[in-house]
Amino acid sequence: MIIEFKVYCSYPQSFGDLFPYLRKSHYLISMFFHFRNKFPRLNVYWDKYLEFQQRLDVPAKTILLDEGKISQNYIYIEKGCVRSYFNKNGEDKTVQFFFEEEGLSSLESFVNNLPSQFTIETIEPSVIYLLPKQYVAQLIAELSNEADFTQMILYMSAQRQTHYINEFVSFIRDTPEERYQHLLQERPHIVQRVPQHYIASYLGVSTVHLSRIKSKLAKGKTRF
Amino acid sequence: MIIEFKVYCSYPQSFGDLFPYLRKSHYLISMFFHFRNKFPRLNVYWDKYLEFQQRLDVPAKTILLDEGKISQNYIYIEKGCVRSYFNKNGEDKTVQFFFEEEGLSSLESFVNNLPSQFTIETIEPSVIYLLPKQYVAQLIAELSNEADFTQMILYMSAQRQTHYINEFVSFIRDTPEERYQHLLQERPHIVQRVPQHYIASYLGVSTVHLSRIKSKLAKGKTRF
DNA sequence: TCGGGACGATAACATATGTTATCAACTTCA
DNA sequence: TGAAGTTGATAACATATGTTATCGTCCCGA
Repeated sequence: MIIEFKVYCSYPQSFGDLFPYLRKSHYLISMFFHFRNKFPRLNVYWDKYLEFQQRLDVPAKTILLDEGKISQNYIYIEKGCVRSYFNKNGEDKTVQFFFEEEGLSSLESFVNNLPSQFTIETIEPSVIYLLPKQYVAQLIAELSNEADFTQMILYMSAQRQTHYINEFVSFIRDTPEERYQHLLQERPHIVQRVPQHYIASYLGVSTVHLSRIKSKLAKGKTRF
Repeated sequence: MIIEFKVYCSYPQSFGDLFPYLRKSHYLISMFFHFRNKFPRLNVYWDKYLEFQQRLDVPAKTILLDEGKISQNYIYIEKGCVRSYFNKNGEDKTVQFFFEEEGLSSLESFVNNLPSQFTIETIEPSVIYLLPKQYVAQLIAELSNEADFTQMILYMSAQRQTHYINEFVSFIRDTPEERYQHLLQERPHIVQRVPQHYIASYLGVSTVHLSRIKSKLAKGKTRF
């Protein structure tokens, strides 16, 4: 088993060639960082690789990765927030938001050297760390010696899969108004920190309609 | 690493208690079956456990698992097709379709002994195999001795995660008409075999509107 | 500090989609 | 074979949502 992962130690140009079974499991790498605070043991590795990371102190609306380009770095957010989006018919469609202590990359692009489907851009002025690909490979090789390695992977991938299933089911089940209310209840920090027009496209509605939804909910509340 | 998985050999009543890191990775079990044809090596195990399986020859609209009840069996489809759905305000909302040589369970329910969020029901007359929980646990324990075990898990979970991300993004990006056309192009067998009103709720529209979409597309085609 | 851009509310109108009802074709089953 | 259920098309109307335009506020950089 461990031998399988030792292969990753050779610091490849293209990760894809080294993941014979994993060409599509791009999200794997993301998860170590994304959940690192849930597995404090990982912090040792994080600290060790700190010297290889580039620290960026960037303003809002800084593009960290352009749609169509190939991801070269893993991105970790120390301060601020970030969104991923794509362009459809000249219009931004926001897919996801990321905040402090979360990590991300355009994962298929990162692992397989493919053009990214998404643009990654800061929303607020942010402090970002970039870890180049080859060090990520090295980190994974080291992590594979951790006894809990496989269980961590499973736990993390399960978390993410549950998340995406719920997002998907919500579109079948709920009206835009209901989706907005769920967002308010379950992830209020998004509504508080993210400009409304990004939230609109994330909910799948126009900015005008989200404004209407808010207005309607406000009227409901002021009844007594 | 392998020691971690040996734990699973004790044939528990509740899987949840035995997956300390995996309470939410219910989908794990599903994947062995779902992708078994992509990993022919698994067929040995499948055959070995055949004697513990219950064969059902059932008509259409047979409920295999009721929303709100706890899943006791892994479900494998030899012939026919099946959908999973939930009820919202008295109305069925179809989430997913399954066909020959695919396996499923209401996964959170199955692993953690929780009430299922979804009902599972045959669409066509079908031949179904049910494998009770305790044998699934046993099977997983055996599989953990396979060298490719971890890589299989990763490959499979990546497949499923990619699928759900694409479903989710499609709702942000595409109109119902575009989603129907994608279905026609990418999974035409669904459109061919599944009654239209199930497809409508899967696409997130009313039956009437799906009918309109089809009619509009038909008119477009007959132009010359 | 001034001016432009980003953000958000709102109105008016257009289009998309839902709801209800009706009808026809086709199954299924007693 | 006949009756009842299932499936799907269509019409008429209601509601939801998109589009375009206008306005006001706020923020930030020259």
